[in-house]
Amino acid sequence: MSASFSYGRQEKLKSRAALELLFAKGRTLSVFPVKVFYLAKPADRGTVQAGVGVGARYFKKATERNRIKRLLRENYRLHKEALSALAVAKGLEVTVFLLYIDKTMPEKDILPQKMPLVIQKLVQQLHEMATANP
RNA sequence: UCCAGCGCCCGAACCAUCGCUUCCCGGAAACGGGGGGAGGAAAGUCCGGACAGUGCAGGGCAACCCACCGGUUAACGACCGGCACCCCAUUCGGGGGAGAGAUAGUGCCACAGAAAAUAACUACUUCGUUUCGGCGGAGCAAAGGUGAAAAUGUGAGGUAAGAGCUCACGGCUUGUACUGGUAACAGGGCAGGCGGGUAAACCUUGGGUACUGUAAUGCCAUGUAUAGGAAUCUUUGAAUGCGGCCCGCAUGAUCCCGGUUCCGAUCGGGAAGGUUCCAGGGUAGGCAGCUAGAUCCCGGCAGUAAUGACGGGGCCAGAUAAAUGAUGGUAUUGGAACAGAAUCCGGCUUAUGAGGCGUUGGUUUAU
RNA sequence: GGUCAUGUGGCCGAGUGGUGAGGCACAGGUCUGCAAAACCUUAUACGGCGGUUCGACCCCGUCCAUGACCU
Repeated sequence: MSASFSYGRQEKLKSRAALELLFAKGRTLSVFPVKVFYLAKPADRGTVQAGVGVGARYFKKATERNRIKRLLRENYRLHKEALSALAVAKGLEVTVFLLYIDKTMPEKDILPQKMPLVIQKLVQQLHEMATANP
């Protein structure tokens, strides 16, 4: 069970080309203060790769951007179970990017409250896509 | 005591659980065990280096940087000590600055003022003339409400009136020898001079400087096309190199056909070699560079100090969408400052909570 | 990561070290039955700090902000 909370190198979105494809072709959903870019395609083995980001426009200091990215990663790590379960079940290769879109530093409780909603909404939309286009 | 300002020191402890990254060990792998894991500023990029690539006969020019003296350093515009100057206290002392040259030259100095640098408006003296108001010539640089700044100050002599014109005592300054000091410089002596400021204005003097930056650069893998179009130059001189420019030197395609002509020069066309532009194609993976070093800690020694050498001990991030976080508890009440390495070092500058040390101030001791 | 440039009223923009132009906008007035246009009149600025200078938008240093370029 402990493995399900890990967030290792294979689960991170690293390829520059994959990122460009995601931003160009991917779909989006938004649960304030997080905007999600996601893309899914059928594959032999179900995998999920995720990345996080913050715009440097509103957060000029590197420490603030690091802080937000760490919080996003931490909360994604604790709540990603449903998403990876779906990917394995449906045989999908899913790429996800979580972008923080608020202009101020997050309150302490906002991300732990919102992240389950993000995952839930994402799983729901992926499920609809997978059933619509089998 | 407290509050406020300034300077320096310090820089978020410990335990458990869930996670991240790197190295080592075991393992076929999954994974398991163990060790390491941001800063004093990692920041700004204001200076200086290391390292790498390009590249390096010679001469001249330009551009840029530095500027009291001595020392420290790999180097510096940094640091330490001193000297002179300025400011505050005017007793001790404290503080400040990019501190060569203004008799090498040029420029500028608004307004005001006669005048802003060898000039003469008023005034003063004198001569001539006169319609008795003045006018003209000469002399002089003492006096003149200004201004940021006005031609060395005071006194005496001197003179037609005056003036460093002369003298005495001062002030500033140049040269020279002496004494002290490594030196800058200081002291008094001798001889001479006394025409502002500005060089963070141009400049002069002395000294110095290649440029580009680790996304440099090297290797491996993959892919591909010495492809195409336009303009233009050259083929006995297009272009390239000599660090930005010039001289000079070196290298340098070094052909073909036709018209004209005795030949060459010259004209037209082709071919070749460059330059610029257009349009298009490919790669965006890996390894090295990449962290053991002008290194860190401790100790006494040398030195006023910056710093140095010596002895002992330690290994202390190396990522590549980029690693340090979350939750609970303990301490001490809370979620505490500024803030995140990206090749690495030495400085400078700026930001910074609580606590500690020092210092300054506080109308009515302000808590 | 590296290399540069620029900061002047609300906006756009000139400005050889000596009282900072001009245009648009805003406000007030004239005109009009009321407006528009036109005309007249104001008010509003040198990014911050320090230095050089008698004197700084200008020269120098430093900090801040904005923008561009290289890869």
